[in-house]
Amino acid sequence: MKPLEPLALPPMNLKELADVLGLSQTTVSRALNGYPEVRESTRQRVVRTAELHNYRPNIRAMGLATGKAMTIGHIIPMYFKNEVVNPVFGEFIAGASQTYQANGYELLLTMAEDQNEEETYRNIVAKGSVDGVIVHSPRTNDFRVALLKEMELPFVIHGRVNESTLDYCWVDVNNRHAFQRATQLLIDLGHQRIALVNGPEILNFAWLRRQGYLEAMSCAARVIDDALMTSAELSEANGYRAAQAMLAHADPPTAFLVSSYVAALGIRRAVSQAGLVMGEDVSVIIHDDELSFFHNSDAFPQFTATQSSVKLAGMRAAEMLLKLIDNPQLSPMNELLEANLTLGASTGPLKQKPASRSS
Amino acid sequence: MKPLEPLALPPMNLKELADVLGLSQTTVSRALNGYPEVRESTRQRVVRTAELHNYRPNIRAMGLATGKAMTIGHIIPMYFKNEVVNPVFGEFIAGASQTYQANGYELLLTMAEDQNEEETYRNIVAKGSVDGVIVHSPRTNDFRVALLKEMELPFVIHGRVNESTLDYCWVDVNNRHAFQRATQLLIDLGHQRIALVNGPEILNFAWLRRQGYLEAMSCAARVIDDALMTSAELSEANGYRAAQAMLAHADPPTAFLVSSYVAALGIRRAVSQAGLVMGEDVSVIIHDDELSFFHNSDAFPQFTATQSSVKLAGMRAAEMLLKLIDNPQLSPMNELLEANLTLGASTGPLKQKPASRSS
DNA sequence: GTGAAAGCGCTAACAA
DNA sequence: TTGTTAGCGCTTTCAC
Repeated sequence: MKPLEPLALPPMNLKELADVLGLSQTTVSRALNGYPEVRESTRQRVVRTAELHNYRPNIRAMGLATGKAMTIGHIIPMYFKNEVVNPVFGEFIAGASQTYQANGYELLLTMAEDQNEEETYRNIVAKGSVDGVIVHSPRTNDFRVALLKEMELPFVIHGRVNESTLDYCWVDVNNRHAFQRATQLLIDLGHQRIALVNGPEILNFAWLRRQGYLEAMSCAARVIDDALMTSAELSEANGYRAAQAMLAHADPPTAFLVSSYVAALGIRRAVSQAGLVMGEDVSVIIHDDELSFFHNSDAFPQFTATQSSVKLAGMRAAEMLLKLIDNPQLSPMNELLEANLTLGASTGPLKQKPASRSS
Repeated sequence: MKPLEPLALPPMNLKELADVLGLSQTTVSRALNGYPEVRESTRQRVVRTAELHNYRPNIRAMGLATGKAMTIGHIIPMYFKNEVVNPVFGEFIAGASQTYQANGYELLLTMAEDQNEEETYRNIVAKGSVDGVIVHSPRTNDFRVALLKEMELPFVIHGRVNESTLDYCWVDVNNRHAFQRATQLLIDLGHQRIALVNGPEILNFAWLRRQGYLEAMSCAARVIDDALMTSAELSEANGYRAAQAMLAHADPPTAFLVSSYVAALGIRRAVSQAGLVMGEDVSVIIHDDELSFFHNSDAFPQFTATQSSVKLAGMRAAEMLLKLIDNPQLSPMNELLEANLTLGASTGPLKQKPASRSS
């Protein structure tokens, strides 16, 4: 019945460990925490014994004694009761978690409904269970910036509340540049008419992606045609509808810039329905943040797996926050990460115009 | 600059609150925790003042004093370093979180890499930072069951390690019954040849889904044809390939039972490429656990939004765990939840055979 | 019905 | 270099 021998002894606390060693708690604590005033031989002995007994300090007690919680809060907004959790969070948190573990921090997860979002934040600081928080899903001019500053709780935002303010910490993916680069790539491939299938541009990230697209297009003196830009929720159906309408245009696009994988699937449907071949008649570039959620994305064979930019953003945001906690009067830090782009079904220069259009 | 008036006073601790009230910490604590030996008028006064000052007990100190952490751990396995976080976790955790909040518990999230999974569990109990854990992604005969029992840490598994053992707590979606029901529905609609596009059947959930399918098929004396069953990673491409092969069969299926939304998109592509019409020539039923991840699923208009079974599972698992923590010698509890099914592109009885097959 | 005091597991002055 | 002591914010005997 007991498959595992108790080679792992029952958990032990500092006092017991000190007793075993015949030392005081203080010395043991100092040895374990790398204080300089401990004799090296003592330290060795302490560390070895601690390992032997699998001693792990109780983080809560440590927190009580030091005034630090050694815990970071991630507060995820749930705007609609039945709304689904955005998979981006998982990815971001996986990255952040790595950083915390490496630094002895724990991760406290809280879901906040919008009716009582402010209260959630106030609670979390009143309870004193975290040293800082990561703010997810920023809105334009988000009230949480002022709230957190007032409460003097260190925080880092994943994203930005607008493009100009820099008086708080954030980590973001450079959506503008990503789409500027992607558009440029399509231009270099010889495309004249490039379509943009974007997410809702009320959201900061989508708006910035559009700016990048426009920048490259106007820089290369390409015609900017409203009929070739859509902004809507990123679903398969919306991708399909958008592409279908665009391909029916008198002067249809030869390339699509897409903000999500599912939308790209819809585009592909419209393309083949129009009798065109992806990779020959039409190019598609997909922003990778979403693509990486699909384990197996061989629907677009040219996909090359890279570490998700979102996960990286999580790591960087965590590092930034820990730095800020160590040194609260630091001036605001910001970081703009380059995104990974996926070239879906397009490897070389293409014919300028669709080959044919049957049915 | 300061948009919020300090109607919320700075956080206060028990001692300060007691001083303000002119009472001892003991009495205040008792009043707040609903102990009977406090005069009702005193309690009223205490509660009101606490509210006024937005007093929140420090959970860590409370934990130290009571020996309980008031925290539940969720440990998410990361089998491959660069693997993407399964969106199911987010959904499940959102449900669990609701339960925790309602009961004064906090949620500690830990990512565990497979090389040091056992150590992660041992650490978490040695640190004493949780009162119990939820185990995610169970494998067949998962070693964690024995490990957690040995460490005497209360736990609930999301899923099962096999179908017979009942000597531990779990909450699962009834995958077998879901697919049995779905198959039956298709049979009732008059279908003779029903295809199954399943996930990898080494995973417990997929294996059970297949059992449900087989049950209904053999019960209705339908032919069980290996050519009409696939088991592979649930991607768009795999769905496409599977459906394409099946539709090229001499006696093709008129209905598909699909384990995921993206795979269903692939099936749809194959169907229309074969010149068939979904909802007329072919029916599709999708298991909803995955479907719910897509905010906008109008690719299949008959989709009706329901609360995700996964989220519900999270709530139930959390409730179960809290109960177990309160009463550790309770005999193992189990719960099998009914899944929501989505009827995609099929509303009524269909023609028995595909109408035509062009190109 | 209320309070004083000890203690949860740890750290950090201050002494030695 | 090591130990003594007090205290982090709370609960909980045990007295009153």
